[in-house]
Amino acid sequence: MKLPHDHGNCECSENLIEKMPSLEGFSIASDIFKLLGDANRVKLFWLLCHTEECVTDLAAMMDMSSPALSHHLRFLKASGLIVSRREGKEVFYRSADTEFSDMLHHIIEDVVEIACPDKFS
Amino acid sequence: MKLPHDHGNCECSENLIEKMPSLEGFSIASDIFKLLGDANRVKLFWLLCHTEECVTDLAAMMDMSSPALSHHLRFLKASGLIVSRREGKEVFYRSADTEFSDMLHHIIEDVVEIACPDKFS
DNA sequence: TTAACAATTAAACGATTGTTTAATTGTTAT
DNA sequence: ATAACAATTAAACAATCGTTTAATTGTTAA
Repeated sequence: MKLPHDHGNCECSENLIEKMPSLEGFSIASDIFKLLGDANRVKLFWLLCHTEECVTDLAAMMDMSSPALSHHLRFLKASGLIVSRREGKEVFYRSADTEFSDMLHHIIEDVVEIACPDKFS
Repeated sequence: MKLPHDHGNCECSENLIEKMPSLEGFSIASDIFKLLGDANRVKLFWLLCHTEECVTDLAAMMDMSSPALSHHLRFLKASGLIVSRREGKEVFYRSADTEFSDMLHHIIEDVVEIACPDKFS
């Protein structure tokens, strides 16, 4: 690819484009970040990394309505980050036991720690 | 906090709420993820982690209009993830040399690798 | 001081996202 | 079967976000 301006580093920038992941790759990455781009959803996922709970209790812990909560649970489940099981009238949710889910859990705790160390004890 | 339902794990869930980071903490975390919640912005940040370029060349590399690009550069700069310097008529951007910027760079490459290993050579 | 180029800003528009309200499905106990 | 509770779904609404177009600011060279 020929760039409009040449500042002597064209070799670096132009070669970079060859090595660059496809937009689809970045799109998949951004979809994952989008999942965590909502404070309530991060909080919810963090909770489900630490305990398994039914929707009613989660709604109380999150201080949210159950429809709103269901909505977020839906996304997290569709992405494979969380799993659910029914027990009688209740449905229990918890984080999926996958390498990927674990990685995001740690990223969240890293980010929260870096962003506001005093907020995390 | 008293939960509506008791499944025997109340000690776990109720103690969790005490240890839980504040919503503000999660909000700061989600703001960071929101930054990367757009494919063009992830791609742009990734590029700026690997090279320093002027807006015109970045627009060519990103296949975007310069106003659209400026818009995204603004957010990334406001968050401290990238820095800029003017040289004559041109403004050059690159990733900030901080621990935090470096961490996100690696997270992106990890995520892209996990999400689509074949997309990254 | 103009003219030309680089970059940013502002306003308008369309698309997406999250919450609410109401209706519906699924399960258990009477 | 019916009543009560748990959870999900659907439709409507408000808010946010990204792109476009047009205007503006900043810099250099003629």
